[in-house]
Amino acid sequence: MTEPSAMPSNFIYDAVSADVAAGKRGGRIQTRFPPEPNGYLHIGHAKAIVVDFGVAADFGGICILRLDDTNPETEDTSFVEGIVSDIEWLGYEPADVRYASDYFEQLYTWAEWLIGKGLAYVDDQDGDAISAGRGGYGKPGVDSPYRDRSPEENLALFRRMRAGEFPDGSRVLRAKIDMNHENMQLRDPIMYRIRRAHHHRTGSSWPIYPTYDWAHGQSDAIEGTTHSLCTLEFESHRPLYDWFLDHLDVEDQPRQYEFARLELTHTITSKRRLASLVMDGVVDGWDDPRMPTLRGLRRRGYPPAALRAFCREVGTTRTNSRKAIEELESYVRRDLNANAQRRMAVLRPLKLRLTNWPVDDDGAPVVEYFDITNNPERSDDGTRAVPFTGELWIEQDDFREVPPPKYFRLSPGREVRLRGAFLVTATDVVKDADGNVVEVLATYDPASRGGNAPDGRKVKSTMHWVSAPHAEDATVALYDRLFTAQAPGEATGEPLDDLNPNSRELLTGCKVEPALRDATPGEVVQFERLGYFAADLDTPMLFHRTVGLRDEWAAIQKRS
RNA sequence: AGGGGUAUGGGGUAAUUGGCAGCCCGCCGGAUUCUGGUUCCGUCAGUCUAGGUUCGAGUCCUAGUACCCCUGCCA
Repeated sequence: MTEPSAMPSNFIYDAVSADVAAGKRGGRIQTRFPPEPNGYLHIGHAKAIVVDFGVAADFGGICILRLDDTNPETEDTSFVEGIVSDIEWLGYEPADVRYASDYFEQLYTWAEWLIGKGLAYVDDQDGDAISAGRGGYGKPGVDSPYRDRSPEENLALFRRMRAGEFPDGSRVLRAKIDMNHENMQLRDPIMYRIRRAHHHRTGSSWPIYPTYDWAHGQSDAIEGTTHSLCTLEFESHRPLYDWFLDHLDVEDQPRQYEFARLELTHTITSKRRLASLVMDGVVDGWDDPRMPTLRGLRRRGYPPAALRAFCREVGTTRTNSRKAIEELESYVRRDLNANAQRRMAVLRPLKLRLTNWPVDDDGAPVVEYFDITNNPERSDDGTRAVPFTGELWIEQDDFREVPPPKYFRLSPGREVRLRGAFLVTATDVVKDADGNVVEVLATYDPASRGGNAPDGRKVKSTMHWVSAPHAEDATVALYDRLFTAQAPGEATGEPLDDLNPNSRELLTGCKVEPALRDATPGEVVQFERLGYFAADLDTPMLFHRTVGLRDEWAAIQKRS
């Protein structure tokens, strides 16, 4: 699928362009994507990835993947591996993979230096006291009783913190800025906390860990980041970001720019909530096709190019907004319509018997093979031979004994086309004891081989079918936007009981054409007239519905 | 309460920096079609409010309104 080639127009591109035009740093551009390895990437991260990598690529720069692993308790190498592979799947290759933990030593050295300059101090207060001392919005904070310790005392204490001489949580290192600052972020923010936790990379070598604020900007600077792009909630941290860099005398400081997160209707993008869905067993795992995680979407069969195009189209603004999930699906359909091969499958089978179908010399029904186009959008995609006999499966929805208005499909006396094969006319039905139609009887027009009548008469419907003796049984998973909340706007709410309880319907006994037996895991095909389905990665003959087709008949039904 | 942000059709996003409000999705209508898909054509519909400056305001000024973010030893 083609992606927009025009350079996006927004404040970030303006800023970068201006820097390039001014010859700043010789025009060198570098960005970074800095996830914390405490979960898997989701659709919201896709936007950040597209922005970070996209800006770098558009200006001939590079983008680094940095794992912001400063909080060991929740982090793990399995998440690191997942993040790396998800980024690759999305179609991006980091210029380098770094970790904030690579910089722990440098960060520590810088912290000592700030202490020496009287710009940081060790605070012995507990969390509650620190919080209370910070004051409130419109209310000044109060200085910590330990705020005026000498640099020498602070240095000694800080070294003992590092040496592991104090219990967890007993002391912190704080930047000495301004306890009356109107921006709470500047009221002596915490730089280090004591935490004897096992870190997935540094093990137990550090009893103290830097906070996000202390680690982030400095990591950017160490890596040579020129433009540090992040989401809007970090806006109030920018003055602090700059304060640290200013006081460390870093040359060519990186600059932080914030843009709005991607929010989607019906979609949960809170990592905490997604994690609880996994923990509570609501879904099968992080890669459950109902999850808005990148691995969930991959399993569901969303093409990465569609995700990229969608994110580009969303753009980067500073306006909080919620995008309709339908628009994402429209990008998915656009990609798949152009690229996915077509196959025939019957989800809810109904027997169709052709009463005038011939038998061979041995009395067995004749089998014919029709070459059917794999993708009408792509002539280079060839055809496949599909077996046809007088005993077929059709969709229950495709037959009505009493057709409603505007119903174009099969009903007694009406002629329709079986795609690529023959025109058939329903003649009668067979019912069970309860009066349900269990079989439709029809005649075919032998002169309409290939699907067209020699006399040129038209039919209003072309239906899909599967030859009953040749059909394979399959299971199909239908999703009702399930990884999601039921109503727009509820996705970020706290309770989990607004989740759609019927988010997945498993249909067994579906009939699919023989060619599907060889479906490649992960491959997405269009089930003719039904939608796009991805072959499951692990279970043969299980298909996940990626997205449906636009269904005019459904719309007509809804209206009437 | 204090500080920082953001407001453009139903949703999202542009507007050469004061000069014809454009694009994508959607809706509705029509054409084509061996998928009620796709494609094509057309229609509907917008500058948060109230003032002001100006020949001219989405853009500048004043005053409001609404929403988002900030008082983790999370990121």
